Amino acid sequence: MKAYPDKMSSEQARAFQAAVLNIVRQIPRGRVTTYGTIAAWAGWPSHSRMVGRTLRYSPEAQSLPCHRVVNAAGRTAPGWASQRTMLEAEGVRFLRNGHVDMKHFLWQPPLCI
DNA sequence: AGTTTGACTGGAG
DNA sequence: CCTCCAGCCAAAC
Repeated sequence: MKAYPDKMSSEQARAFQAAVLNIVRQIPRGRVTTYGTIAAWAGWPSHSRMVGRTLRYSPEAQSLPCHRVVNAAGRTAPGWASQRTMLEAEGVRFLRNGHVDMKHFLWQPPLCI
């Protein structure tokens, strides 16, 4: 019995990345979710940074609505100015501090599939 | 094999 | 509200 998760094998990493992409695919238009939420749903709660890497570097991510992923504070990705424009175009509103209004637009995947 | 690098996070100041 | 920091962890050096 393992008290805590082992480090990811390369096979687990592939599965994780596939899971991340599938979750991103399900984010509804006009809503956002966070890196940490996606990591947890993919089964590796401490791997939020890997979610970011997957979306940034995985070729498949390009055809997904990855602009709907923001950090836990509602901040958009560094160096991706058009992310905010794309979100606003589908109705997501931002607060005066430049963060997404998470209270109204955060989406959480369903508990049971 | 050791170090650095992030599309991260939560907490402290 | 902001910046800084420690902890995080696979990947790239």
